[in-house]
Amino acid sequence: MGARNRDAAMCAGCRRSRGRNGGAVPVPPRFGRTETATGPRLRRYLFGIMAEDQIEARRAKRDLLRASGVNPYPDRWHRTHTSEEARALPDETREVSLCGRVMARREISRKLTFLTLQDRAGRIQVSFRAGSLPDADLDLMRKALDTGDFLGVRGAMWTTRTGERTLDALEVRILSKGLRPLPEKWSGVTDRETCWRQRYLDLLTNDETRARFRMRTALIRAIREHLDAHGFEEVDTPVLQTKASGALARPFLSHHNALDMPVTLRIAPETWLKRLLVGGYERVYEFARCFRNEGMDPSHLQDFTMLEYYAAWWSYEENMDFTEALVKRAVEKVTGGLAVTRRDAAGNEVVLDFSGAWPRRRITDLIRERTGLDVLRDRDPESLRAWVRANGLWEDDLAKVSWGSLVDHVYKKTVRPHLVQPVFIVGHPIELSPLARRNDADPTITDRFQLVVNTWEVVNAYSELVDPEDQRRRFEEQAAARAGGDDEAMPTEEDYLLCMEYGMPPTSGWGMGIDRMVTLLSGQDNLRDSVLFPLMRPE
RNA sequence: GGGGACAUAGCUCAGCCGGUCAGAGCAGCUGACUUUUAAUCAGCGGGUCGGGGGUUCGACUCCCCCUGUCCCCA
Repeated sequence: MGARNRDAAMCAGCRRSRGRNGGAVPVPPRFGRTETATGPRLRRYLFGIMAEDQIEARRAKRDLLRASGVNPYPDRWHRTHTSEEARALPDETREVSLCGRVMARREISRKLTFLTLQDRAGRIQVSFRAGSLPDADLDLMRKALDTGDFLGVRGAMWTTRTGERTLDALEVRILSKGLRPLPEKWSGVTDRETCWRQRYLDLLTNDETRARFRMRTALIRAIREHLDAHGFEEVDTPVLQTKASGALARPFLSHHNALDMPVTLRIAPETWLKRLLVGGYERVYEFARCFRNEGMDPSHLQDFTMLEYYAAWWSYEENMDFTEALVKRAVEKVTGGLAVTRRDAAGNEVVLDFSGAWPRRRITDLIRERTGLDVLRDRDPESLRAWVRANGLWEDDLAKVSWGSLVDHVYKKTVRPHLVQPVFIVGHPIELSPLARRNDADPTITDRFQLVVNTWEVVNAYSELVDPEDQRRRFEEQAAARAGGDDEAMPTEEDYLLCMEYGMPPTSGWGMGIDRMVTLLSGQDNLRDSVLFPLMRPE
């Protein structure tokens, strides 16, 4: 965070000028939204440009290096081993060359110093000893090396009498001089806001954070491998589009200057991937960055990663079987088992058990069990509105809300908060699923499933609607809802309808919130802990 | 949009019933020490307590507004 030490952070010449303009100081626009700044932003800005004793000390050390003929920012270092590989080498192994960041320094005397060096594989101890390292280097390191600096070391392995595998330096080189002190070595960065705004500090000092993001990478890799092994092809489709479709959500709006037309950021890759099925792809997937201009809370980000895949010839039921295998395999691969322990909002320990066959429950049955309400018996939106109003589940104006949205709302309010263990939700009313195939036996519901874990919707999938005329009618219904004020309803996409009219194979499509999955599997409760750089308001 | 909470040194945190309360550890600086590993020991610097306003003889502490963040609700 910024310097609390404002006066000390300013040069003497600036010190007297503070106080004019109510203490606000002009700040270049890139540091914020306005022309002047106060509070944390001011401190951070000043800290960024002004001398501060810790930074000043490091600059002096950098200058000392240069004065000694040493470039504090050399172009390369030849590494022979990582910390992990070096530790496995027998004592007396020579010509071991490592590099990494100095995380801790223990200067026992002028003739002996121990360092903790961190690289991508972990940490290893390095010793500077009189007799091994030339006296001039020993002295220069004592005067110019700080924690936080990148260091290259070449030497031989040995083991201290406390049993610590250590690289004894014969040659040492500062590879990059840091100017700011690292966060406290024991606790690291703990402030949540700092972890998000300055993720590099979080990664640098918190092992758990590094492990979490590596798990994210491993999860994506495991899923990709499983899909590739089953004949899926990975593609990329547009993020900029002229109509946001494929989901019920508000898009971000932008403007295309060259074409002078409004564009939106995609809310889902769905209709693009389905166009590919018309084009002959049979199994296709995309890890798709999507953007939804909606409320932000621990389980919703505006900018998120969704995996979607489409498989021709599959029904949603076959897809459920595939999903169960895919998720189990991925969970096992990244966690080593099928049980994930986490804490709920009340702090209680919850074990998510992915083993065994996951139940498949109709959404309408679950609503009835929870509330006694049979939403299928009475399709009149007015009576459902009355029930919702009577039960205090909605405070805003209900008049514009469609029957489908009401059912969805009732489910989210009364049922989903109780769904902790993995469960497939099926039998969604057709009004909720404008792109899903109508069920053959019951035309009021769709061939759709969702996977819910720990009250979070993780997967949403269905047998795709491939009948172009049915699709047109659904779009028309959505357009009517839109005209009635439901701004999440989908706009009609003529181009997509045209594509469908050429013929689309029977298909089951599927989408997973990758950020949510990572959050669940890592035992976190906020999606921003699973995204490297979550969007934050500028300070 | 409504409610609750947080913001003190570069980092991690104490303190506040308003009156030597500007504190500790780490980090930094100086010195000692050739097997430490949160090294140790001795000493020294560093903060107008997020910003602004108010109440008061006196505000880090109480009140209001603002900024940023979190949580809950809609």
